[in-house]
Amino acid sequence: MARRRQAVTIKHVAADAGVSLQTVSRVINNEPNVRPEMKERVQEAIDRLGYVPSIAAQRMSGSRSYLILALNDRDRTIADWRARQGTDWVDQMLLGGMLKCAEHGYRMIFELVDTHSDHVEREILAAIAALQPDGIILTPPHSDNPQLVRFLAQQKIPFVRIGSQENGEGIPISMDDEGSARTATRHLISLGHSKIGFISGDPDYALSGWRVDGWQGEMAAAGLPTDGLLEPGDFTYASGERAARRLLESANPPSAIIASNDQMALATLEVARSLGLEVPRDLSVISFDNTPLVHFTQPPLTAIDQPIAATASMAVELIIAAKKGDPRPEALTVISADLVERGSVASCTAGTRG
Amino acid sequence: MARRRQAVTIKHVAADAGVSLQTVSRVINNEPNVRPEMKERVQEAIDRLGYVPSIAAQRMSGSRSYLILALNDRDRTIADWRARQGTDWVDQMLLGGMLKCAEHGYRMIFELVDTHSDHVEREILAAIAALQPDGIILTPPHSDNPQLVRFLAQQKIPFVRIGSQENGEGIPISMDDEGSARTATRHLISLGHSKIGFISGDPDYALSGWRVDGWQGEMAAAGLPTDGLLEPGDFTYASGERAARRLLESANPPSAIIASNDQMALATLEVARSLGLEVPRDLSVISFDNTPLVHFTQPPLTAIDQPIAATASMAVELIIAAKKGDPRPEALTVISADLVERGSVASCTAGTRG
DNA sequence: TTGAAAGCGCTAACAG
DNA sequence: CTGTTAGCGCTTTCAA
Repeated sequence: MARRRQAVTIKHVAADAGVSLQTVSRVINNEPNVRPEMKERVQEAIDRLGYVPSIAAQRMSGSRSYLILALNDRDRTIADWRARQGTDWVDQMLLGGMLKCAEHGYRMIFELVDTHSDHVEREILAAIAALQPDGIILTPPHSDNPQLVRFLAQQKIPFVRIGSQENGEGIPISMDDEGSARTATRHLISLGHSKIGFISGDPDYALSGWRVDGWQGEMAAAGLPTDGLLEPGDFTYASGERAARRLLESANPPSAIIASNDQMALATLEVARSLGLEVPRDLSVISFDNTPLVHFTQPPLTAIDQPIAATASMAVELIIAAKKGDPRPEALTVISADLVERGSVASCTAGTRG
Repeated sequence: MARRRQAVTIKHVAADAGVSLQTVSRVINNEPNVRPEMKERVQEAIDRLGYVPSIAAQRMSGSRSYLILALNDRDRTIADWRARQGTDWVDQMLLGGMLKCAEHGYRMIFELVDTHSDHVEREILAAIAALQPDGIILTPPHSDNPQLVRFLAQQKIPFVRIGSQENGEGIPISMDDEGSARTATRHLISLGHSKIGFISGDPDYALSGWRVDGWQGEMAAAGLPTDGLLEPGDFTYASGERAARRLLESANPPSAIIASNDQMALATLEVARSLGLEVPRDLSVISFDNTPLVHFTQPPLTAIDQPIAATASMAVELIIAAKKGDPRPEALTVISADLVERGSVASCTAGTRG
């Protein structure tokens, strides 16, 4: 292949406008100390020639690459893609992150990384060296991988940790998992439910714990017991099935179950059906995440929406702000989540069962 | 922000190995004319220092950017993302394209473009100027946008047109839409169906026509009429609903319907239910694409799988090959698609219906 | 407020 | 086979 050169470079613009390269550079980067008339003249030349700066060249000399790296867990992401069950985490990240990047002239690059591997650092170092990104977005479970977080801090690249509350390096953003769990629990309590079961998520994800905390906190606040109502899961359908079965086959089964993600809620629906329970008449179910499948279940699932797009968008904003030298937010950034009501919740008709 | 320099550059490696920059460069790029022992010595230094070339610098001097641009339709993609119905086209593109890129040290960058806009060229030129990608992947409906295709050809960048059969510039890859439609039709005919309705897709997409062709061809081959059995759709649920209703409420309704995508098949299922028809007993349905929702319908949909991941993977390979100077494939590259049997098809029990 | 010079990290072209 | 030289397009000094 022929050596491809930039069609129109800063030189062409400078020549066309009759100014120096620097002046053009200043206009591109919106720097001060350019007379309005100069600026206008240059801008005209830029438009006329259709000039767009090469990010490679910008990166070579300057401090910005206009690239933001989004790191996701390799195994889980690939497994989700292959399963074709509609998990849309990546899509929502793109929706929020990519579009926000575009607004600012940045691009988002996706990268998959093994969080458990002992050479995480090498993998990431390679990506950093190759791309020289202006910032990095960490998603769960990377966000809480201490090795990784420590390593990134050393690299002095701004990074956001999505789904993280821990103090320490990097900018944490949380999707208010605890608050959402409280919302879901309160919703059920207000409908008369008092035995509310909870299926937790993968303990690798810090947010799993926060969701449990929210449920427990709200139950406690209402003076309701939680003994025997918490079952561990790991976000898989199979784990949800096991957990739901234990909950529903116990001597004192709950009238409502909150599942920490949609797959486990789907499993709960299935177990309920197999036990002859009708949802929501005999059992109310609330799920977390609000992924596509909630539309297709029988009945459609009432769910806590996980505001991934809004969070990714905010992550990009925080990185760009950090890059500009703005101070990082004093407080934890929390993106609130809504409860989306569908058909899987009803009032508790106490005494109807067992 | 401080000016960030590469931590370890080719210079460090050269010094460490006691050779010239050029030799290191040759080793990195796997070029000939390096003695094995030299190569080994350099490789050791690279490993020891954890050196990774900066793609920005590689792009600046060389002819490669190690970036491949994947262009998708802006409106439809964003609409799909927002709808959160589980359309996983983008995910499958990433699964196939991104992973294949990674194998070769390339990265894939996603970009959304308005195909109908009159400044498509400007948008794309901007992306090309900024990124200097080594290749571009066009997806429908961009693949058949003549303005765009002509423009890209002028840029002398290798580009693949997914879902395209037309001759002309660029490397076309087809997912065998006509063949798949034939497969689906043949499957139904073999089960005794003779009145097989077809709901076509958005005419903006060339593949819509090929799917119709396949159905018509196979029907003709079997000596079956198609009058009144073709209804136009545009890939939306609403259009599928209209089309299914017309088909099923006609005086001489089909015993089977092939819908050109899953959304329209879903609509068909709904219309059938509203008409008191049971699927598959009273009506067989085959859908196209095999997106996530096929798992969740009642019954699960038998569908033609659209091999997006395999196609994206192949697209990347073809671009990298073209970049290396390999001749482009003489024949059209066709990725074959499979029929995935689920629960929406049964033998035709002729005469069962009115 | 503007311009000239230097160099980012790497490869192409050529010389040895 | 290996090394030297000259940039790629841009921003950062620094000087005017």
